[in-house]
This record gives sequence, structure tokens and C-alpha cells, in this order.
Amino acid sequence: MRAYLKVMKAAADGTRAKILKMLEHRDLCVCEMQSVLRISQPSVSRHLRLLEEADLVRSEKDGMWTNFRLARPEECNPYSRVILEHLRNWLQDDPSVNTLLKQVKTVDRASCAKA
Amino acid sequence: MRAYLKVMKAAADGTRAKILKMLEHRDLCVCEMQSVLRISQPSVSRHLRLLEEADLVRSEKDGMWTNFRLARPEECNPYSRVILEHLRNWLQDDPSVNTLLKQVKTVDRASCAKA
DNA sequence: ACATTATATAGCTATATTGTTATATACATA
DNA sequence: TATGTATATAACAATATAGCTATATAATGT
Repeated sequence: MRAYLKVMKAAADGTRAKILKMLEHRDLCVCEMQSVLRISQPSVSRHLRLLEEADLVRSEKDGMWTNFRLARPEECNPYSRVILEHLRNWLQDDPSVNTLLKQVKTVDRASCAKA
Repeated sequence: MRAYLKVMKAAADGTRAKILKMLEHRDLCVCEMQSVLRISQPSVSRHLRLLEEADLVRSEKDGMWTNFRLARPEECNPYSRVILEHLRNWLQDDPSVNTLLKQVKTVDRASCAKA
């Protein structure tokens, strides 16, 4: 039950759902997500920790940055695997998600400091 | 996004997950669930309202009682359909769920008032 | 009509969650 | 070494959630 609740609670939040949808398109570092989501960096960081603890995302350090990506199937638990599979089809027409996805295409690490 | 969050938040709670697992076995009225879950009747009632608003369960009045059952596929939204499908396989080995399921077999409306 | 039973709603309290700011840590480079 | 950038953690405030008790509503039976 614990793993189930961890995954469901992690997925049951608007900001974290948006993060997962963005990561479907490409890997992102914290500052890139921050500049798109328009919330504080510590808030993004905590959302990512919850997603990682639920086996929904994985992170890899790359010098100064930490890149986050969706967890691969073999890194998932039974619950996170199912959620990630279905999220691909879910929220396709959501306006708030689509607005973010457009911005994801143009955002890059270099522009983070300025923003 | 609103429907998505409603379903995920409804599913992301231990008590509500237990209710859904019990309903896989048979329809139940509020007082039956209360006597198995050991929480107050208003609490059960509110959980059921949240589940119904998420299209995870449906209710039908039967005289004095209100019977709750899992939503049928055609009554679901895309999110609740997926969750209900997978819940059938999920939490099969959960001790707290299995304890409740044993009790579901013996509980009946007549015994509610006494308990 | 009255009493009883089942369920729903209102209002309260305790806890959990999400956002914030301030600060610590890690890396990169001048 | 000193400085700046990226990320994480700590501490706090505001809000949401889940439990409770008390009460309202609805159906049943005497």
C-alpha cells in the first residue's frame, strides 16, 4: 500500500503532472522547469524529489546541473509504470499543459540565470 | 486537468483505496463499510462522495440504504476507467486490505446497528 | 404522529501539503 | 582562492484534507 500511495499522491498534483508531461518531450534541469512553471526553485526541487521517490522520474548529475527524465520501465514500480504509460495519452488537450509544452521547446539552461 | 486531478486525488488515499478494493468483491452500503473500516459514518460518507465525484463509484438508493458499487466502464471517465482496471491487480497482497476483505464476507446490514 | 435506522451535511480540530524566503552545498571558472 | 551558478534543505505561512461530534434529512415501521 505504501508504494501505491506514494505514486498516486505524487501523480495527484497539478504541478507535478505538468512536470511529467514536459519530461515526455525532453529531459530538463531544475532551472529550466522553474523558468517555465513560474514557481520558486525550491518548490520545483521538492516536487522532483517526490516524483523521484515515487519512481516516476530519475535524475543524473551533469556538472553543475541535475537532469531529470521520466523513469524507464525497468526503473519503475508496478504503479509508476502504469501511470507513466497512461499519462502519455492523458492531458493531451489540456490548455495549461500545452502552453508549457510550447515554452519547453525554446527554454534552455543558458537563459535560466537571466529569467 | 480537473477530471484527472479529481480521480487521482480520490485514488490517492488509503481509506478510499480500501473501499474500492472491498467493492470489487461486492456492493456495500455505508453502514457495512463503516463497521469494517472502523471509522465514523460521516467520514465514510465523505469518502464515498469524493469517489463518486471522481466517477470511481456509483450509488443507488434501496429503501433506507444506499448501495455503492464500482462504476461501470461506461460510467467512467478515461482516468477512472484506467484506475479501476488496474486496481483489480493492485494491492492483492496488501495485509490491511486482505484483513478487510475477510470481514466483508461476513458483514451484513442487519449487524450494523449493533456494531 | 412518533420512534428508529441509514445516510448526508455542517462545523470543528489536527495533520498534511504546497508555496514562500533564507541558507547550505556542490560545481565551474576567473 | 574567490566568485558566481545550480540545486537541495530548513523553517515558516497559508491552504487543503481527513478525522471527529452534532445535527439534518429520508425512509420504515409501530
